[in-house]
Amino acid sequence: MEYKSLVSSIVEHIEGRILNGELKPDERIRELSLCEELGVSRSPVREALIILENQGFLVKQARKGVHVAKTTYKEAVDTYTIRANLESLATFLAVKRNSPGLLAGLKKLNRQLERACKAGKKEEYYRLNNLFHETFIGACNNERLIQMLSVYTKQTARYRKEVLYQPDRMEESLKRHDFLIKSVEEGDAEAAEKIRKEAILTNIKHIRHKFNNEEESLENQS
Amino acid sequence: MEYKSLVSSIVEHIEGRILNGELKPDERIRELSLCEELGVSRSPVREALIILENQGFLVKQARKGVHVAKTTYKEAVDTYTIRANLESLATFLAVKRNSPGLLAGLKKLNRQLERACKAGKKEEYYRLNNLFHETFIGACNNERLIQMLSVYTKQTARYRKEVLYQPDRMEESLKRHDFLIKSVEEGDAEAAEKIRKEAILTNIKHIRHKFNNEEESLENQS
DNA sequence: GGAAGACACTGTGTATACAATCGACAATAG
DNA sequence: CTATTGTCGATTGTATACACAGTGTCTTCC
Repeated sequence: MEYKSLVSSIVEHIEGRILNGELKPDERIRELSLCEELGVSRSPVREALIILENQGFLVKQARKGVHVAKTTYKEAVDTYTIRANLESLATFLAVKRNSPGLLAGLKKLNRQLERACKAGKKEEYYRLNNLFHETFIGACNNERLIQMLSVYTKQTARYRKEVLYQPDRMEESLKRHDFLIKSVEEGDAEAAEKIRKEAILTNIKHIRHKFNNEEESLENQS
Repeated sequence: MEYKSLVSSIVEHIEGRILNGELKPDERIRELSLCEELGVSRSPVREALIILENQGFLVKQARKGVHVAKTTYKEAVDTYTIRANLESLATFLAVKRNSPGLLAGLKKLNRQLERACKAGKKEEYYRLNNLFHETFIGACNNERLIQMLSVYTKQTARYRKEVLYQPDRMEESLKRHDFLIKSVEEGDAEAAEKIRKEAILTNIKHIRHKFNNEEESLENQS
């Protein structure tokens, strides 16, 4: 029987509220308010807040309180840059390793994705697409990397709300999946790494218009 | 006047004891023992332990306690693999950015490193070498990346104790520094990225003999 | 003599209480 | 009228107290 700690429940709860926009960037979070809402005491709440700070969702200032991390264009670029490199690394390792069943699993998911695309089911496509890349990442055999990516995928999710997964973008995405699968078949880890990195970095351009009010002349990123 | 929280002091204290070997891999840590030793209560200790768990120094099991993270060969490879990619990314970004003063600072440090190398001062070389790479990383203009690297540099430091910085290795290191500086002068970010990545991955080979008792047939890493 | 169950002890999970600090507002002095 | 300082309220930082799970040992029964 697995023990589900109160702290991790609180972490997931707050994470969810940040991702679904209920808690807005830079919004202040008061410990006591959270305690009342959740019906728990301050200890687990504080511990959850520390975890979320370490993951980059929150910012704590001593004696001043906790705020939801701001979402500036620079933060988006920085976060996507890191994720792009970590995830392309995971992709590289996964292809190199080529664990049994990986290829079959990816192909099956891709067939489901094709159906979702044709039917125009955006929600479904979004869900399956995540699963596709999770499967890929999970095959890299580097637990730390998997752990970091689960955090960074959520981090970038803050930015891509309602931006991606328009019909045309789904087709682009499918094409890349085909290339990725081909790379696995051919054992071409470098190719897969490159495809994945570029796919993620492309997203930066797509979310750029959300930050029109900020200056946009940040330097190039890898 | 800046407020230095008790929690961060405790974090640094434990981190230090892990890095200097006083706390050994897999050793159990009892909260109450720590509280007595440090003369503080459980609240800040627990919060510090959570932070150290997130950073990968400790492993917590619900209702079972806290242990220092094990140092297996696989963990070493995994950790170095991640660090190599993150740090080469930071190097790439730093060269691309080429902030004013970077080149001069690196050159100055390298001259000091040459002196330390000639004099055979390993401790001094170690210290300056860290400073050299910190300077490089600090110039990448990606706060999250800098933050992650400070953690991962410490993580890998657990493995390289007394292994690196023999005289011959210092000279190899210096050669690479020259190449890096040349890359900055020429603005060749790709070259710098590659040099740095290979330098870090080379370290894996050097620590390998510490894990002779484990099987060594792990797959290739990037 | 060995195995199983109960009980006690150790240590973590959670809750509450106390202390220190920050920000805001008001009162007083210039 | 403005600026500075002091006091009060609110919120976080730290300490302590209580509850419960897990482990080990001792006893008892087979």
